Amino acid sequence: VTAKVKPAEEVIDGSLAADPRARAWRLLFERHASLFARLEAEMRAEQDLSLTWYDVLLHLSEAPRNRLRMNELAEAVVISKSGLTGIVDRMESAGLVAREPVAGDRRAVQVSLTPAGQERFETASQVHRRGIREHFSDRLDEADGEMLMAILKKLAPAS
Amino acid sequence: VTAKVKPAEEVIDGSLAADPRARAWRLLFERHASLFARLEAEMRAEQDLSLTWYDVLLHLSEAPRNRLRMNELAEAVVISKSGLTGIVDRMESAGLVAREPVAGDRRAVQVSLTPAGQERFETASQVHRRGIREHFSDRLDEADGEMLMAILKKLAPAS
DNA sequence: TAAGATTGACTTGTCAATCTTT
DNA sequence: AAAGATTGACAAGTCAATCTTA
Repeated sequence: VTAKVKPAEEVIDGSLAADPRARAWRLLFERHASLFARLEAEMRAEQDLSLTWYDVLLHLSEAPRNRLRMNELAEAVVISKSGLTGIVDRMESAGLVAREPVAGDRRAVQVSLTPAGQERFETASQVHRRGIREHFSDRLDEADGEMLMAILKKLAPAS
Repeated sequence: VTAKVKPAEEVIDGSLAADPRARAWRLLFERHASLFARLEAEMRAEQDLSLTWYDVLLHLSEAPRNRLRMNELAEAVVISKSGLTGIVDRMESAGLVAREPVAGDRRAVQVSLTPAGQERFETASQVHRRGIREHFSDRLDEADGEMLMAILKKLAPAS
């Protein structure tokens, strides 16, 4: 598993840094990138997991019998089906998940959380929550949180 | 050049969706992902450029003689040097940039914007600005912009 | 024919090792 | 030795094509 830290920055504006609302956009990007990089770095350092792997564990741990079909899992994690095939390959090698046949349908494959995966997720989730608290929640007061939510909601992808 | 749309979503919380400030964090991620995906999709559809390629063009177009060394460019775009090598390879094939030797130092390579790259950037930058206006700026009023900036500033990566 | 999943070709990114020039 | 860049081996993502089962 690799280690990575990738701020997005620049990509954002286009030297239109003059307009105040455009600057807000840029700031949004920078903060997001820095937060994401930090959470990912911590997760890797302490649990040797990428956030994608963590997300897979998260969704499996919330699923009915800790099992999901490739299809469902791909949708939950928001990744292409073929991309997921590779991820699951490696996570299976790492002993975190297992592939199993599905009773009624011989086309389908179920991915299940192994005990090791279960356990790894539990500690990982504490790392993640702590990260969010430290780098985000703790820096905002109640009012900030409310305002931020309200503003972000206006940016709904609806269009 | 490929087409891609990748919301990050989920990855963010960890079923801690209860806490209001944690939800703000999640929303920040979702909005960022959706905005980024949209800008990238539009740039690809209308100019056949990824935002990374756009960013390369942007930095070259702002550089002194429209030239930067690989080193400097890699830093500006926030990408690894070796990653940039590949990007420049493909952008060179596409005729957008060119590699040139550097006068004083035979180790170094300069990347320059070709006329085609110049031209492509100019239209691309209009696409980009329009996207930011449409999907972001236009949805917020002055006060929102100010508030958002103020809140985001509290999340400074300083630590 | 459709659905479920995998494979193959490709872009993009990382790091460690390498090569050339200072 | 150190700096500038490239190379090679991987991980992660995309899409289009393929294979098997329904």
